[in-house]
Amino acid sequence: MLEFAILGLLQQSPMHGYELRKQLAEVLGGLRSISYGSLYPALKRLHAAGLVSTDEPDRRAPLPADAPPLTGRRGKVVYTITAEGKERFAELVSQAGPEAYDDGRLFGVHLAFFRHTAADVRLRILEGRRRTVERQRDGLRSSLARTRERLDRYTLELQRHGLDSVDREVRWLSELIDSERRDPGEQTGGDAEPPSRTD
Amino acid sequence: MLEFAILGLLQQSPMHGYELRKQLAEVLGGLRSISYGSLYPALKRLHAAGLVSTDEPDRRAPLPADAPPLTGRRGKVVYTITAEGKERFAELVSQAGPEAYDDGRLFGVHLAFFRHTAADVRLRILEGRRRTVERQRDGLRSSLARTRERLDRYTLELQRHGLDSVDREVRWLSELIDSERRDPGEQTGGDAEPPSRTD
DNA sequence: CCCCCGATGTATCGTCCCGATACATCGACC
DNA sequence: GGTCGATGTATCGGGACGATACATCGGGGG
Repeated sequence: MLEFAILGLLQQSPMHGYELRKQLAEVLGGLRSISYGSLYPALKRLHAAGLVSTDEPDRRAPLPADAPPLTGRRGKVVYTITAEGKERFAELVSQAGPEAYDDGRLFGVHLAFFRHTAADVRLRILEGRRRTVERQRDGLRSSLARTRERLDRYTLELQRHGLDSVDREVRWLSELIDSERRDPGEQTGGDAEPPSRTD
Repeated sequence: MLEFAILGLLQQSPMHGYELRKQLAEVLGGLRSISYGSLYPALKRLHAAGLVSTDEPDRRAPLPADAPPLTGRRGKVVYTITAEGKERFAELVSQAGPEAYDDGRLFGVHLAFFRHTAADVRLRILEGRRRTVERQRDGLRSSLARTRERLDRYTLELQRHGLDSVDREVRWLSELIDSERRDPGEQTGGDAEPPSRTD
């Protein structure tokens, strides 16, 4: 999941880990902001797999105890997506199976990069997600109906709020699907639109 | 977190791992249903810490070849909370610091066992949670305002939906808080009250 | 002028949790 | 008599997290 998101961001422009993290937090919805403990290992995996390349100025030379000051140490590492990485991203972006929508986080990443996704795949992912969430909702609903009597006020409220949330998600997805069906053509998988990356 | 939830459930009655899991899924809100890969290690930790005791009928005895039928093989393990475990649970239940509300899952567990929690602690946890979520909401809001122009329709929708969710959570919490303030006395931290589970 | 502080930045460690999987028993239905 | 689904215990590898350490840099105050 993290790999997917990282590749998607690097698709737009090379970045440091630090900025990657900020962008990730922004794109992924503010919540679930990704920690360094996940980020750097993920970058390491991607690098080992040859999907990103690193541009490291000076690779933290040993330095016994001689030169004390030595400004500019601790090389900032810039990560760039490779051709292989772009291939892999294209693969991931066209995944329309359960792995694309069963996990909410992964679905979020897919959605965040929908502009790189073909229209029919978009539709299938949205519908798959809706089915998944609908099942969740139904399960929750019947569980709530079954146990309504036995639960205390707080547990009940928790469940009610949870049910309300999934219910709203279903409606939200339905709106997205409708709008997608109404107007399928906009900004398909063309991507690669580098001109105005001014920020 | 899992430890907390397990202790809470075992407080009511001893249970197998299997049933523990089902109850957990039910109480925790249907979503986030806890896997065996978490459950059994957690039980092992609890057992090692002396917070639960196991009642294993026949610990998979060698059994030469004598008694063939021997119903109940593959010892079903019944877990029972110990006195120490109850102490620990009481401790956890009275935690009103950031650890009780910064993590949504942990907050959910706290809420699920609010009937074992003193009224003032309940209020403090609810208010803490609200502040946390409000901060999240404000961050999301300003981030959205800042980047509204640069984002595509899908990312925008994702953020809008996310913002809507946290916003609703804040309102939900506010209602709980109001109701708690209006009527603080019901079912305080007395717990251990098997007769009138009428709530 | 210097020092400290907060933002930027890289990296690891231990721990928790998850999905997948294997194994085992039981009752029920066909 | 056979298989299927529910009940049940358990482990494995891996992903993600929080905490933490370390390092650089700009700017503002003593």
